[in-house]
Amino acid sequence: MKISVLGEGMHCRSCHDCTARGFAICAALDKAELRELAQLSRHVRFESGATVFAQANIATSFFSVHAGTLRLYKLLPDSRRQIVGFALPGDFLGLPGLPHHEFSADAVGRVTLCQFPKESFATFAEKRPQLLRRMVELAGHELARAQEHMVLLGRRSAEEKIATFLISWRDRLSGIGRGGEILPLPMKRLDIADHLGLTIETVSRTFSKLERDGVIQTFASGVVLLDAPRAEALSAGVS
Amino acid sequence: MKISVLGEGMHCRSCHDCTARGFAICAALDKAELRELAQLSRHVRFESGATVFAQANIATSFFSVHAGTLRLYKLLPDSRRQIVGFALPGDFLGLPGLPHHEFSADAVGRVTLCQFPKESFATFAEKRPQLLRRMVELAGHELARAQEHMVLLGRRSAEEKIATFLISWRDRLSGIGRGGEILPLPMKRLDIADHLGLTIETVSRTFSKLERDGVIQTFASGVVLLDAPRAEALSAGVS
DNA sequence: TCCGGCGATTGATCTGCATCAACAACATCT
DNA sequence: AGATGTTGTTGATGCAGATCAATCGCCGGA
Repeated sequence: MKISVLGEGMHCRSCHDCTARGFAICAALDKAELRELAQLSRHVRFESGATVFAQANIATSFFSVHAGTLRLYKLLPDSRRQIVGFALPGDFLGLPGLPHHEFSADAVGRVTLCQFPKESFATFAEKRPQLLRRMVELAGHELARAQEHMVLLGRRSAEEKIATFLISWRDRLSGIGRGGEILPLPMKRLDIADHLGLTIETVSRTFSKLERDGVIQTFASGVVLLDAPRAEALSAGVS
Repeated sequence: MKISVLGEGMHCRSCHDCTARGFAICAALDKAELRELAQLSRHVRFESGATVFAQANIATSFFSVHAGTLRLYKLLPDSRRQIVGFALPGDFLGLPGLPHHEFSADAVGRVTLCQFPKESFATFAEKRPQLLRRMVELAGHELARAQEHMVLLGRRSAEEKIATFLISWRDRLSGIGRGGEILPLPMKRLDIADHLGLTIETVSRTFSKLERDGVIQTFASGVVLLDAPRAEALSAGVS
């Protein structure tokens, strides 16, 4: 894997017509505040596979995803990997109150982010209950997702895991206005495996099975849910 | 299982000498605020096994754990269960921004809680950045724990799961001043199994193995870590 | 056009944990 | 003391998914 970190800075033209605004923390701010926050931030871009930050490093910035997908993962010393989630436009990366990064993040395909220096962001947020409330809210959603994922990892079969992943990925995308007939899967099989607590082989076999059963149709860049109700039933844990 | 819900109210004598203060959200408040918050809250008690709230019900209150242990869990329709965590004194239950409870909570042994009506707590918090920051912080810690648990569920062996559970339980207890030679385990084997994504039999066998290997010694009410370094190594994922 | 590498798929076999089953250790009630 | 329920332990067996291994399709570079 190439680890070409090239976070090249360029000033945010305007947060005004930002496509991720509305989902992001920025939604909690008025125009004046938005302009002030833009002063603190800079836009950065990462190419496919590049590492944005690494687990256990000291966190000096927060990020808000502008475009693209990131994989967030933790490694064990023997290199077993668990992908704890994928970040999409609007997601906030970084936890106030924890000095180190709790996980590593790298780009799945090209990614652009808003970067905020931790210090100045904290001072900015300190006096703005609206923003803080929004952050509590986002953290809450994140936590709920994490708990749902624990159920998946601890108590579901391979087939249920894949079905659940597809359904929740579809729902997340449509939540940010990216719904569509074909469900894009920018991440590789290995990423899916490490997200669901499986191996690549099992992921592949399960995709094949779902395709044989007429639940999905696979393409190079994603899948189509031919039988969404069936997938939803598997995801719900029925049958 | 008996579901005897008897949350009997009684007014909080004083938050001043509360044993959970210092860990809880209350730590962010000064004396005057503390008194004001106490006005909103009431103390409630639940007997062993009682349900404090149930998944998918509308959340009308927040809680702060005062004493005892709770199990927080999600159920699948076919009654598979995943315990997403155990709550201890100082833990905050409830997520602003989500109308329903995301999981069920019931008492492991006798439990006492501070209960806050959601509405009035929200109004109280709205103007207090300190409190909001504390909540972001708590949510962040919770999220970090959840992510660590995903690694456990997705990528660790039964033996590593048990060792990791014991170590992190020990650390949580000592974090709230409950450290000691003997590590109390108020929850049952089935709870541990449903927390770690295992069956009771595997939990029992693994405890037996760790005891045979001289890593732990089991008692009715808990375990002693005879060889903590060995347990920590298993937990770290080495060996 | 051929070659090499990467990702995905498929097959054969192995194994860690689940499942099924019996029993032991206690506590509570009659 | 005996009956009954609850929790935990241990053994025998089965299976879902891991592991090992081969092959295929595709893309980019020589």
